[in-house]
Amino acid sequence: MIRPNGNTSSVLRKGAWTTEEDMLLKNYIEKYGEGRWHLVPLKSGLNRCRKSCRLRWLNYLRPNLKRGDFAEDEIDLIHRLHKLLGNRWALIAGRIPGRTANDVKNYWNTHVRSRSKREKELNNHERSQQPMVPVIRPQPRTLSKKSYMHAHTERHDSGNLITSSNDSLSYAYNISQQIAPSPQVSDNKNNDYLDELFEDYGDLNVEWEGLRVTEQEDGQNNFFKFPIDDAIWDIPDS
DNA sequence: AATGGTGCCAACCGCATCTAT
DNA sequence: CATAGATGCGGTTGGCACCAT
Repeated sequence: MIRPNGNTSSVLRKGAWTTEEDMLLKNYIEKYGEGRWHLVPLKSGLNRCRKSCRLRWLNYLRPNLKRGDFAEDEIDLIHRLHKLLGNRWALIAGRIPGRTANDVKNYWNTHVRSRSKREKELNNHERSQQPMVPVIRPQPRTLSKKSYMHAHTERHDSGNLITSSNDSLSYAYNISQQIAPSPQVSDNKNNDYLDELFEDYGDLNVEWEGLRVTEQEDGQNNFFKFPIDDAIWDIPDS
């Protein structure tokens, strides 16, 4: 079989990249730019699939990538964004210059997830002694682009976005749900949205479990607790 | 020195979504 | 509108390095 790059090997290479392969990929990107990954194996001389090429570039070869341990402020940001966004690694990484989604995900899985698992086990007995508190989770819901814009506009026009506990809850839910239902196109839009969000409110800290929303404005922490009946997500449909 | 356990991270895989036709 | 191909994402795995026994 003749490969697109002229290589007669019938199997695409897998596994660790060599420095020669890195050079080929770098040269290709310098010449043709990022994107159109399906053309990379064709034009670069690499015997790799397009996905492998893309990943290698994004996670390792791309300029201005940071290596090494995460700084304290980066860790803090990861924790806050994870509370807000969940496992949306690409979105979280987008807020941390020089870090990739893979970096953030690896950090979370090795440092945070394993630690919280241990802590959970340790606290199991303690928690079992406490009274049960109903936990409400947002129901999965797909929002149309129209509803996204509507909710966005309405809240900005009001000039006073968080006026009641119920508002806070739906506000936080809106944020969570409106983050990129379609990752490819919507992420830019939602990144803009997040930009505005952080500019407007600085620090926003959301914890779903137990229905707590903590706002930190002017150094004041407001703490809300919601009765179960108030947990109605009021998002306009269209 | 040999072996086993663990953590870390680069890379792969499957799937969802977008885009072009 | 339907479909195929391209792209990007999150979950998972494989392999290496390091440490303890």
